Amino acid sequence: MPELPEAETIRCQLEEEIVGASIRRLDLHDRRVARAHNSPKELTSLVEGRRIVRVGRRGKAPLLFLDGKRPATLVFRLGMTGLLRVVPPKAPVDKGTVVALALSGRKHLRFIDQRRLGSLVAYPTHDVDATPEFEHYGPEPLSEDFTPGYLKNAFSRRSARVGIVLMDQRVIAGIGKIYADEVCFRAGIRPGRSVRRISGPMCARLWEAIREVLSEGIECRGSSARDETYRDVYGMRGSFQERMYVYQRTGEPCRVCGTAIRRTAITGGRGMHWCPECQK
DNA sequence: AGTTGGACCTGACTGC
DNA sequence: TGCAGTCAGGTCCAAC
Repeated sequence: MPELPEAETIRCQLEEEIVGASIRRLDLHDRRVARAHNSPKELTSLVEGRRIVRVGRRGKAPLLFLDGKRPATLVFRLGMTGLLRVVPPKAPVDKGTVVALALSGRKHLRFIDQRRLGSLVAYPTHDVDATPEFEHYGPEPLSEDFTPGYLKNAFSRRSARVGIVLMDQRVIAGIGKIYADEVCFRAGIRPGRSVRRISGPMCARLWEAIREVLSEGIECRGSSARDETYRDVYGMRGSFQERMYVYQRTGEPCRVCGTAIRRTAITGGRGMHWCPECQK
């Protein structure tokens, strides 16, 4: 699923491909993608005829910044299976396409989302951090705002399990199941441990693991594990799955100690993967 | 306020 | 072969 490294890969590639292009037309193939945020009419009027001046990202969401005069920002929530593809105008429309943007320069940007858990929102501003969607978001984990002290402080206000808190976008922006599992492994901490019982040194190890794992994820251009549908803007797979220690490896031997990887259910039937020997 | 659990969504897979 | 049930998890919302 697209988390920070996948979204960052998409952001870099879109920056190369579409900055400076104008949006000629927006085709809403599945109006559910707009959710309750914008009516199709609003979406169209905020977007059509505008120029893409910058590509950004907040957490897991790629952002398109449009024209300065009447600024607008398009926020792509990729959900579980959302993909962005840049294709020639005549490329066949993939099954699962929810939005197609016809751009100047003979390019189309397609938002493909098999499971329709993704969404597209347009705001009439460039200041997305002021929108209800992002105003309570935590810091970008690879920015200077994200410090070991910040993490320690955030933990001190909570009692939930580490695995859950790492995925809370209000604490840290951009981490989902894959990277939460891998961060906990690298830090040697069980995802089921309460953040109340995270010591200073453990917190420092987590902070370091977060930076390391996400940076590696970006270097690998994201992860396209067994049943992951993730592909980049050009349809290519990422390679972070080759570096995974625990995610989706239930029952397989730990790559460090050989112990069988375990899966423990957390809320909503979701599971966290961990090594009972390497993680305490 | 923090935390938990259900709903949304669709394709792949399992069991009868 | 067919079909019901289950699983996957990002995000939102209601309830505790």
